[in-house]
Amino acid sequence: MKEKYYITTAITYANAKPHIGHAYEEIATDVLARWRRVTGYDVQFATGSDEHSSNVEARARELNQPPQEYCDRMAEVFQNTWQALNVSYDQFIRTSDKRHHQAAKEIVRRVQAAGDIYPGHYEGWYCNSCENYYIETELKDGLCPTHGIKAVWLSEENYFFRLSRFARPLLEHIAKHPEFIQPVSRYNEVMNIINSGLKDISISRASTQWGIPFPDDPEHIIYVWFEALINYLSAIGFPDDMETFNRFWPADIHVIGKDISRFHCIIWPAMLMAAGLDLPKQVFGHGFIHLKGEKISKTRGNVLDPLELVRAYGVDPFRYVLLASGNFAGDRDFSEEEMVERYNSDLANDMGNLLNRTLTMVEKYCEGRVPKPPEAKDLTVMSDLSMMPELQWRMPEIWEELEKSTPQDMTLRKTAVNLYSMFDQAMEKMDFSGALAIVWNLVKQANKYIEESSPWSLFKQGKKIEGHDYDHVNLVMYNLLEVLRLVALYIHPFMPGTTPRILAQMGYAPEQKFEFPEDSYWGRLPSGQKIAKGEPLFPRIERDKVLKP
RNA sequence: CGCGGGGUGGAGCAAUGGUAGCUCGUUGGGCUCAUAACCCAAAGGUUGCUGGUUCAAGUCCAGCCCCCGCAACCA
Repeated sequence: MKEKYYITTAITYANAKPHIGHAYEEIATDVLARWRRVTGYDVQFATGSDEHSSNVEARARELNQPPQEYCDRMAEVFQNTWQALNVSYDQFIRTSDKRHHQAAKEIVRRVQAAGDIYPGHYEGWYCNSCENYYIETELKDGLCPTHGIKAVWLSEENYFFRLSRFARPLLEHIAKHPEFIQPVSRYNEVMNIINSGLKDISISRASTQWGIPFPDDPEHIIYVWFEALINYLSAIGFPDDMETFNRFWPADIHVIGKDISRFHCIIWPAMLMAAGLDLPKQVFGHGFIHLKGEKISKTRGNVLDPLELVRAYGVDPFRYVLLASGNFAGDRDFSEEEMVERYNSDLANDMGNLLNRTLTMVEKYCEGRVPKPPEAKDLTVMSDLSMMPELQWRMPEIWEELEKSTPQDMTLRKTAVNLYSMFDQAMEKMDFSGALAIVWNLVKQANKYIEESSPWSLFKQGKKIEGHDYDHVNLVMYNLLEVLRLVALYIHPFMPGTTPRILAQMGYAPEQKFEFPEDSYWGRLPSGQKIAKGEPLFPRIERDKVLKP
């Protein structure tokens, strides 16, 4: 049986349509999910929408719609957006789903039964516009700092979650599992918060109706955060389908934005402990996207619609550029200029052009078929050495011989053969730009290799490999095609639509399936296959056309 | 005020205390298989400031300056 892998994004808040920041998280998580799938895991990838809370209710009221109807529409917008971005989620969980209601109530009951919920009351300065409490020092002359209206002293009867009790168990758990909170900067942050003391938190609201009723007290609804986190359980069947649930829980990773790490690294694990469930193995709080140094902000109005970028540049280029620079742990800057630059330099010039020029040469020098590599017999032997791919290049004597006469060919092969472990390591560290850089290093090397071996003159001279009756140009072309095949495979998690396009031009059937690591071994490209050169993968974008009026 | 993240060649980013690298851009040259693409070379940095520790500091310590985020809609 395959090993399971359960991965989630944060569910999207239904008060506005998704912007590029949401897309960033969805795409990054999708890349991880896809990589796990091709490397043989049984993956569940869950995402969804967070639909309760007074903000959502207020937004619906503004639009003169019942909250449920409004949320139905938003959930559709989210799903359409993720599909347009080619996000391969398995579950889309809505917090207004019946199954989620059941899960949330069940968790509250369990935590209650454990004695970690008690009735109490909450009071403080309350702004009717933000529907939020403030502490005295936050107010400016008794006025709400955001709305400038008078705050009122309000007192509410609420249920409280005994969060304070969990400081010690949390610290113990983190000590035992230091990888629980990633990256380190988030870890430090969370440790600071825990060490400075945890207070019990109010987990019910009586002021609104839009939410999940508190078990046995329908006057109250469950506070959104407390309830929303439970989506990670309801998405995989809790509490109805415990078989599926038990297969996939605990989550292997929650991918979230750095701003909500305290909820995921403190409240959430405490809730799970209280309810007697295992904790997720890891929470990764990624950095934010800034647009030309500025924070994305609805009030600033600089939100970039991911769908517009997809329309202008294509899904795969968008996905690529989003993850090809910066680092996922820290913040990263993005601009449409960067989009165009990286599209042109990496996709059009480096990779697209490599495919194009290679296929042209195969047509001219090899009659449009994948040439036979020298001593195909030995190549088969090499595939059997697949258990140690990093040793492949050393084994057969033929290659040692070749190395003497054609050192460039061997250098290229070595790079290609070492790809898998390096790529996998980068993915393990959530280093997307690093993983792509590793692949692009091979692409660049292949372009250089063409220059150094100049197949056009090998062909004109009919040059043979030293000591063999074998046209050197065929070796060069085979190596290039093999590099392209590997590149196509490795970029699949990032650019799932591009892989089949490359393979098709190389003569594969459209439905060609592959898996790692087997298909990443050198020499899997069958010779004799007729190539089918097509249109350039990524035609260059002319700068002038881009800069909008 | 508090907490957190940063300040590295024109731009965006890297560097277990040990010759400061990468991508893009710029300049010059080369090639002709290719999407005016590709390859080579060069220019461009006293790593925010000031002290300190060390044989050795972008990296550690102290102080200061500046930018950004959280706290307060937004991954």
